[in-house]
Amino acid sequence: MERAGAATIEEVAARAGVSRSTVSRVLGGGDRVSPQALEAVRHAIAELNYVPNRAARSLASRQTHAVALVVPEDTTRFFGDPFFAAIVTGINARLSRSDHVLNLFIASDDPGDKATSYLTAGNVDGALVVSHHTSDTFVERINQSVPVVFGGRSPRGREDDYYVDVDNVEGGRIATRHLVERGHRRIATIAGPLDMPAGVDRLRGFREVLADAGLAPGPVEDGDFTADGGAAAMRRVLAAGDRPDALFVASDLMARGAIGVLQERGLRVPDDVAIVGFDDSPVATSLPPRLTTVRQPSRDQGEAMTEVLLARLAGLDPPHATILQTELLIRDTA
Amino acid sequence: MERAGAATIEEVAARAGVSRSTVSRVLGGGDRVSPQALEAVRHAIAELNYVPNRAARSLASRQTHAVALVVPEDTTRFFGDPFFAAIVTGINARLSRSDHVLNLFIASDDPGDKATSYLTAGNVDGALVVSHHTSDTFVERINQSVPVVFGGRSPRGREDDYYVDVDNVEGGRIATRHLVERGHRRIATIAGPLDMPAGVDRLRGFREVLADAGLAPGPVEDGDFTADGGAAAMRRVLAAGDRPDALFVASDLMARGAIGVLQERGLRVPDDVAIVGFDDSPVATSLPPRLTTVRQPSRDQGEAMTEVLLARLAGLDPPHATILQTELLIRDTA
DNA sequence: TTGTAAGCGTTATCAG
DNA sequence: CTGATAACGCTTACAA
Repeated sequence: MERAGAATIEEVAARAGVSRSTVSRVLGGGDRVSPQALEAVRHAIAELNYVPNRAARSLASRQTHAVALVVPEDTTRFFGDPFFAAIVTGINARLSRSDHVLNLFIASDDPGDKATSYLTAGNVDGALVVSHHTSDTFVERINQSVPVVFGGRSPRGREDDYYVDVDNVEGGRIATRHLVERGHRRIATIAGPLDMPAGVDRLRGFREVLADAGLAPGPVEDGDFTADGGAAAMRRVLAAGDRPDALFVASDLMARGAIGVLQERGLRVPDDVAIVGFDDSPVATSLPPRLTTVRQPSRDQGEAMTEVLLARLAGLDPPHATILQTELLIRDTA
Repeated sequence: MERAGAATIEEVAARAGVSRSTVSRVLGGGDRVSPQALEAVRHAIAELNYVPNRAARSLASRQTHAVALVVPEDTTRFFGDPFFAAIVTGINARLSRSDHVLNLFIASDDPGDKATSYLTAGNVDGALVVSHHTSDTFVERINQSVPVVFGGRSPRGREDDYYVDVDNVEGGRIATRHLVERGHRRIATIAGPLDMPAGVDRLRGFREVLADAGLAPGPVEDGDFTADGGAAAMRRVLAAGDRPDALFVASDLMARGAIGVLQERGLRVPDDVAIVGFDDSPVATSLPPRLTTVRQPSRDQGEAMTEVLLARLAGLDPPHATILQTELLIRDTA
């Protein structure tokens, strides 16, 4: 039955005994259509198994009903970090209640800027951007041509940008405060990339609490949010001498890498070195020791970003900034 | 400069002093166009920063220049298994050399069959399907409405299907043979899902080698290709009594889960129980012990699948079956 | 080699 | 509430 050449609106109209326009109205929400017509059209649509042609619709309405998710990372990191899985899940959840579809752009996979021109050429109604670095200039170009919502405070802190972020500064604070309250005094940190707002903000929270407590911060090394990066940073911290008795590590993946190094050196966690991670991603609990960590609601973040974008597309005026709260989860490592 | 309303072909034509058709021809490859016209058009395109409107193009040409990747799994597994990362990387690599874009459908996220109707409605030129289970009936519907290429031998083994697979039977054989040659005699296996060709085939290779060696297979438990599933299967194997001295585990992720259980029980790998995994995914080497495993070229598989699909779309006649070879990588666990 | 003109399937405008 | 009719931007015979 389902032929390759699907039914057209014309056929539906004929079948229902109405005009194209009426069918189109039904498609658009069924407003301003008589009950009988509506019924007839719905019936015809069902019988013919009709699905509107997206290209035609988009050409006429000047809307694509597609939104892009732009990730300025390489595929390895995109798939390697559960953070993205959570974000995508949230986006999908909200999108499945709309009639928009998702186009995925793992930007670094695309040397020729194909993604950028695709987006600026109006092939999507809007874009969601996560994990952006200050050095990602193409993001700015995208931001100028289609509505975008950032996951994370916008790179340059522009007033008119839209973003959904978690309270990273406070997250850094509660992690560090926990360590201080446990009596640790030589507290180091493995920070996120300092060209990313999340990296900067978590570090800031860390520093604030230490300053308030009158403690000098231990070594500060930055990783790249990967397990390997965390391991390397841990080695540098250890090499700096005067071993810390606790660490705030700005992501669970990095914390895993760091713990691996500690264990190699025969150091016990948390007895010799306590660790607080960040994310509460699956790796926090997938193997022992279970990470004490700061939970950030990434799935909600994805959903909220999509909500804001959809609102903008609908012509509404959502808040420019949405901040989600974090929470300390005390488990085995601190 | 880059206004929201981008330049149209009409404007390019005017600028270049030619007709729409000529511009269109240049877009289509520049054949049958005089050198001067070609030059003029290219110039105009560059000046105007023109990018063709995809909706219009697709409406007129009845091609979408989009291909779908359909994954009948949930987001968690999609992001949790590095296999998919490799597949997507391969697909992207091939696609970036074409003018097609990728639409991602993580099918189980979409309860209302939105994905299926999207695809059957002709919104993509073709589809790539990986990780399909025999129970996934919607795959059949998709297969009937657009050209598809399967990653993995097609579910029902239909002659006219197109697929790119690795030689899973042989993979199972070389893994098991290695164990036999090392002198192990009580060899069990944690198989993949038996409703998936990859699961079935690897198990078959395992059984063949054992039969040839005159050995009785130890317990056969199936996991679901996840670390947790592997752990659960390992517990069942152990509970079955008569502890095996070696295991062939049909995926690295499951092997990790299994090793975790073994370690909990104070069993040493490979001394007490040897393990051969399958995939050579990043988790094989990300932490000790480094897995002895069967490497499957997943990135190449993604690339080859795309190649075949693109060939079909171009009207060529690529081979129905493409088989990629596997290879044993001997490391720490067997 | 080039231009003309007829669609492609929808939506949007505007009378009725 | 409904139906013509004109776009939307591009490809593609067909003619020149």
